[in-house]
Amino acid sequence: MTLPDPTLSFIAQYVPHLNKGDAHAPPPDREYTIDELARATETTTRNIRAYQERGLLPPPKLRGRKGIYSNAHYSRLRLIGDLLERGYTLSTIGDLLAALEQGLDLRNFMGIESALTSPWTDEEPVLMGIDELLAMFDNKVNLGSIDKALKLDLVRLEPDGKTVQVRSMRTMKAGAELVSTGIPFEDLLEIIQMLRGNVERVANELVKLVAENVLQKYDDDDALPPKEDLPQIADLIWRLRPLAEMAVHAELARAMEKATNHFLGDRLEKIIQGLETKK
DNA sequence: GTTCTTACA
DNA sequence: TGTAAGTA
Repeated sequence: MTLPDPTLSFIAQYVPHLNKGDAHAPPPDREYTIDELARATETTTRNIRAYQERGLLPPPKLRGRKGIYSNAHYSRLRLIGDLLERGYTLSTIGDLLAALEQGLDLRNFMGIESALTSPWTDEEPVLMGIDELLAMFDNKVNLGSIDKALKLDLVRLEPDGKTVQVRSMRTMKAGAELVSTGIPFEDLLEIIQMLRGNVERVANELVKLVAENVLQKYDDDDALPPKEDLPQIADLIWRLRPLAEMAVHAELARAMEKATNHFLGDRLEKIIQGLETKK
């Protein structure tokens, strides 16, 4: 299972603030009538209005009765169009855009809000006996799997050797559900391992994005931000987390759907072939 | 002639 | 999402 390009870096090229002086061609900076905009972005006026109604596109300035659109509208329409091509639904795109805007708005609080460094997950680790954990999985896991789970840092062994720290009870419960439907625990661990690599990639992109963006404030050549600002940067990244979650959810949902279709497609093909050979 | 709104398919 | 009618 592989996830497509990290959505965040993909999105970044369409977000003017995050795309200063970079490689991607900037949209022509001018005014558009709705008709010109539709042609420039390869949509229709009907769609532009529909996106407005759904809140995916900000309303234009009004000159008399005419709407005057800007390059900001151009960028967003391109983003929407590409996202659509990638198989996102309009409502998913809406969620993503909302998260994006919310995240960017948070910059306005920078420098005002002080911040404490936060933990990277809002779930409290839960302590439970190894026997309890095994019971959760209906005793369908062997010790080897537990060893793997330890290596993946899904659980941590306590000093007493009899209890473990479950880092995310939500994950664990979801896993137990799946195991109860007959999916081997081992396979789940493998999937988690693969997922983790990809998710970390997305997280890195996000942090990089924020870092580059925030660091610009301290003027290009000087290397590091003042140490006293680091907590604020950490806080900003923490607050931007919903954006990352949206991106991961969206990509995962897409990958799942694709994988499901492939899987079902293969099965159908085999069934059809089976029928044909029986003729 | 263009833009907008509304409504319908 | 396209199309049509009625406006400004």
